[in-house]
Amino acid sequence: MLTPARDLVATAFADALARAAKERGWNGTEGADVDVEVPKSPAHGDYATSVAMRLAKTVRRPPREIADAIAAKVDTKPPIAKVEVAGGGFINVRLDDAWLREQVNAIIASGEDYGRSERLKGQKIQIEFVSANPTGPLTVANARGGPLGDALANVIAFAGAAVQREYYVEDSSTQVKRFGISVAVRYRQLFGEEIELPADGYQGDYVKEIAAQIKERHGARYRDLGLEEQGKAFAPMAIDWSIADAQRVTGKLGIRYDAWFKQSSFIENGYLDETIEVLRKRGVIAERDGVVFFETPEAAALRRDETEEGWVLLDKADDPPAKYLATDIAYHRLCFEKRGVGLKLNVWGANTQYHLQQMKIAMPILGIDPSRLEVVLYQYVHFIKEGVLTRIGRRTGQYLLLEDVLDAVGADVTRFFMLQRGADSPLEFDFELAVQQSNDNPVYYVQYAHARIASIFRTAGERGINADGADVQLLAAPAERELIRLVQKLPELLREIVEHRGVHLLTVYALELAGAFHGFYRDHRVVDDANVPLSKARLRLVRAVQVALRQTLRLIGVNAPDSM
RNA sequence: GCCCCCGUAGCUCAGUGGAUAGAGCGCAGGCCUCCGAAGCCUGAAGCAGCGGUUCGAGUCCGCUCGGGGGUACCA
Repeated sequence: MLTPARDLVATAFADALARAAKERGWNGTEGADVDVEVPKSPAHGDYATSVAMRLAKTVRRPPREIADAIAAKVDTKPPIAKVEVAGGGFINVRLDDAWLREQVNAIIASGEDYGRSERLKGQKIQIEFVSANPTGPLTVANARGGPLGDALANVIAFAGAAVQREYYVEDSSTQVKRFGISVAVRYRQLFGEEIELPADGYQGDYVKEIAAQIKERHGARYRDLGLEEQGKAFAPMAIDWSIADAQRVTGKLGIRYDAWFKQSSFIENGYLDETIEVLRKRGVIAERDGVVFFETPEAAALRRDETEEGWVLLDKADDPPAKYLATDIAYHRLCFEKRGVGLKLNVWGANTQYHLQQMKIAMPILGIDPSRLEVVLYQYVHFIKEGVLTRIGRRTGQYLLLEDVLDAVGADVTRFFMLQRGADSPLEFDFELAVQQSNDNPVYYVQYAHARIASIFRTAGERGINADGADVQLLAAPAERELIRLVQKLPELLREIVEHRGVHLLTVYALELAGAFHGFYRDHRVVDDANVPLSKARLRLVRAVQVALRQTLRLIGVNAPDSM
């Protein structure tokens, strides 16, 4: 496994600081945060630290003096070529060119493992994403969680964690009851009965489809039941239909879940009731008029006004008793206590932020460290189709199906588009742009770079040039150095994503790397019969770019085509 | 009212508390006898406002204004 250059530099700085501190008798520098950043301006070298400025107060010396003292102690041997103090006390480092070029060979040698680490080794992390209500087909409203969760899972797994991809199926909710009733109404209509959907029913045509399937399979078998009974009978079939749809569509997106976990499973085996009992013992339950409330000072603090009574855990008046908040508390408890999940990372839509607060309050009461629950909240996607915003829920019957989008633009484009923005930012998905196979489409821009590299190797093969015995030290051009630095950045980026969950940075990086490559390509001939040694070296460089590009695309789940 | 997210170029958005804030689209102009022009190069243009913390703030804190979401029997 390659040690990222940044880590090597960080170690060098830390050592230098320790030696300088010892020599000068500085106190309080032991646990100092030796930050290493990449300066914006190339004039400031490859890496820099501002540790001298941070330490000025503790050490009670001017930053420049501290910086000079540390800089003098940094070993200027590969990978470090030059150390310089600049500005108000920055220590800048320039990497050794020969060492840097040699990295090209190291990167190619790590191949498929380039960027892999063991940072999260030994951790079991569950990533729950999409988890749409099983009351109909997946729509674009559910779409963002898929690429986000899957790419995050890829990156975290690549950092050594045991990852479990989880789809939580809430098959016992009030919505499911309404869904069953809606199917029953459509079923009755198929027999010519004059009956209208209830106001809270599901309007979508798929409900008719499900009813028709039931009629086809079971004929009039359910005709004589009452509407409620029919609803109960049809709900499981309707849920199966929804799960099958979700499996097919997420499959089209290239996502494979490890578990499709049903809410009903822990209701049936008594775990839910047991959890409620635990809450009761903890003294956070109050019961009034058949309604069971969850009451803690933290919950009370979030009340809207005095008239509100509290969070409803369950309501015995409903049939079956509706479980509401209780099911989710039990579900999370189950993951931590019974399923061995160390960290549960939920990728949820922005509308669940209140729900998140509830879980954060509930977990400690069950003796679970709330930091084991983390949520990536993503803002909504504004779907622009023919200039019109489409973001309408399923119940109304007007919606844009995720599958239709996938069929129209493909999984690659869908995934890339969904990952182009930070989860905190709303995302605009321009349908017309996504369909375009043109230079306006950033996915093709990146894929084109990869295809171009493949084409270079084809050309080289035709002319009988390969990279055997290449001398990478011939890669002396500034654009070549820049490319190597960019390729080298990937492992550092992956670490950042593991720490901050900003998985969208991979698309940003892919575009940056592709752009640098395109620029290099224009000005530097790779396959050149007149200069075979240089051609060999450049084939190596281009191969390293390909490794990084392919790796990046693989992690976000986008194909890296050899031609297009 | 309260809670969460956002406000950066004409538009859509990047930007782990560091030095001169970036990209794409759009606009203006240029580049294929030469490895893929789905490409490249040049140009104009920006941190909503006011305070605070800090050696240093687009980034952290507070308030104001503006936009999105939620507000607990949907989960």
